[in-house]
Parts: sequence; C-alpha cells; structure tokens
Amino acid sequence: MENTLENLTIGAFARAAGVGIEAIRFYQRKGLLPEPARPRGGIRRYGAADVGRLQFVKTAQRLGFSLDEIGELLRLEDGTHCAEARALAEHKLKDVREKLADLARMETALSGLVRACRSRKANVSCPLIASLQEGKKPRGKDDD
Amino acid sequence: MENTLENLTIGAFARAAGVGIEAIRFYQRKGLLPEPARPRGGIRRYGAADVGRLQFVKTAQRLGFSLDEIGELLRLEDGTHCAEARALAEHKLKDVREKLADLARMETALSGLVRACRSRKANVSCPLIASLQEGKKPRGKDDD
DNA sequence: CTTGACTCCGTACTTGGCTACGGAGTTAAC
DNA sequence: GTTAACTCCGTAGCCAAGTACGGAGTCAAG
Repeated sequence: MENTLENLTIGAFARAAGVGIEAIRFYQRKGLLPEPARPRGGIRRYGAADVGRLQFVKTAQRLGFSLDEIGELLRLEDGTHCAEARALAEHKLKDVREKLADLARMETALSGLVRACRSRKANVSCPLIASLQEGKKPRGKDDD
Repeated sequence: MENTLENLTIGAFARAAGVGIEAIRFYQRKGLLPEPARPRGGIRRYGAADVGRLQFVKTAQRLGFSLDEIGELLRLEDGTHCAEARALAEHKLKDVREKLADLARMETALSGLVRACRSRKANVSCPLIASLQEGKKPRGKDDD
C-alpha cells in the first residue's frame, strides 16, 4: 500500500511533522493524538488532519503550554459543549493575552537593543527586565 | 538585621518573587542569579534588583524559553559586547516575533470561540489548528 | 516465500527543572 | 546564652516530556 498524504505510516507521519515516532506514540498515550484502528491486525495509517494536529501540539508547546494544557486546547478544537467550552476558552484567552503582552514588551526591548547596536558601536545593554516589570503589580508581602 | 527590600534573606527573597528557596539556589548554580558574598561567614542578602531578575526568569519561562535561553537573554540584559549581543538579539527577536504571530492567531481563534459561545448557545468548535496553519509553510518531503 | 524495512507494544533510560532532606552553622528574640 | 527559626550546602528523589531498546508481527519487492 502506498504512502500518500492521506495514507501515512507512522514513520512517514513522523517525518511529515518533524518529530520522532516515539513522540507520536507518547502523545497517543496522553490522548493528544488519535490511535487509528488497525485493519485486521495490520498497521495504523494517518492523514493530513493528524499532521496538522501534531504540528499544533509542537507549536503550542513552543508557546509555553504544557501537554496537559494542550489537551485542553484540543478539547476546544474538537468542540465541547458551550458552557464548558466558554469558561475554558476565556481562561485560555486571558493566559494568551498576558503572554502576548509580555512578548510584545520583550520584542520592544530586543528591537531597541538591535537598533542601538546598529548605530553606536559601543557596549550596550538591554532593559529586558525593566520592560517586563511595567504592567506587573509590584509584589508586597500580602498579595499571595 | 532587619529584612527590608534591599536586605532580604533568601527566604524573604523567595517569598517576594513567589518561588521556593531551593529554586533560587538551583538558578544560582545555573548562573542565572548571582550569589551575593557572605559577610564573614554570615548569610547572603538580596535586593530588589534580584527580585526583578528572578521574576524575569519566571516570566520568560512561561513564554516558552528554557533556562539556557533565559541565560542568553540575561547576558543581553547584563550588556555584552555589541557584535556578539547584536547577533544574539536578532536571533532572539526572530524567535519572539514568531511566537507573537502564533499567539496572535491563537488569540483570534479563542476570542472567536468566546464570541460564538456568547451569541448562539449551541455546540461550537474552535479552529485553533487551522488558524495556526496559516502562515506556516506546508511541509513537503524535502524541507527538513 | 524469503528478506529487509518497518510497525507494534512494553519497558527502561535520560534530561530539564525543580523539591526534599539533613546536618552543621548563623541569627534574633527572649 | 539558650532556643527557635533560618541559612548553607551537598546529595538524593521527583515529575514532565521524551528517547532508546528489543522481540514479535506486518508489509512489499524481488
């Protein structure tokens, strides 16, 4: 049987998404990826939708989400009932927006550094810490 | 000796930044946080700058940076020579901008879901995977 | 119908990032 | 000046996220 985009062996699937076979099996055990049925004891086959799902897992991971959190995001993708979905989505949205704000501040600081480096050819530092402190509440002894 | 914001014991430092004492010592071993000198065999003291640095570590971690990468970011903060800094900063900037783009797409998908949930009170799903696929090169067999 | 590459599945090992433990020393409060 | 809480430092253990291994089964090409 040929190995088209809708008929991938696990090895071709892994190559298509740029991960190892063992990682795929690991994600399946975690419930993040489906385990297609084996035709009468044969081998499982995967399709483009699986590749997309796996790439999403890797992208989300890079954005700082744990596999458990990614599982929650995938439940949203898969469509859950509205009440449940909405609460979860709002929670994730808050998280994503905070990350966006922090990353944007980091972007500003880094691009400032690059610009400074381009003009004056001297020793420069980069106020990364200070830029991320803006917009965070200063911590007191009682706010845990 | 009192425990002011510029004269923190490690315990107060940990509480101020919301982490455990052992984590601080771990970051010190990794070179991410300084180990202040011990006054004639006494105990180390920490200040507000250390708190900021530690909070930066935690924030960056949440944004998907590993401790090694955070070490690189801190080298930028601390000011290295321009040539080196610029290359590193440009590299990190590229990474940050990719993350920003992905997070923004995720934000769009999630806020769309929340909006949909607010209006129709039905079963909805959330095209997270599709939204993140836009702007990614479709993978062929030769582009690794 | 064999051969070589691949799949399946279980188990074990590894790495990154902490967390716990414990004995010896330090400090602050009484 | 003793006591309770805290610090120091080394070592060990833990959890998340994989990675490696290996024997048995499957598949496709010759």
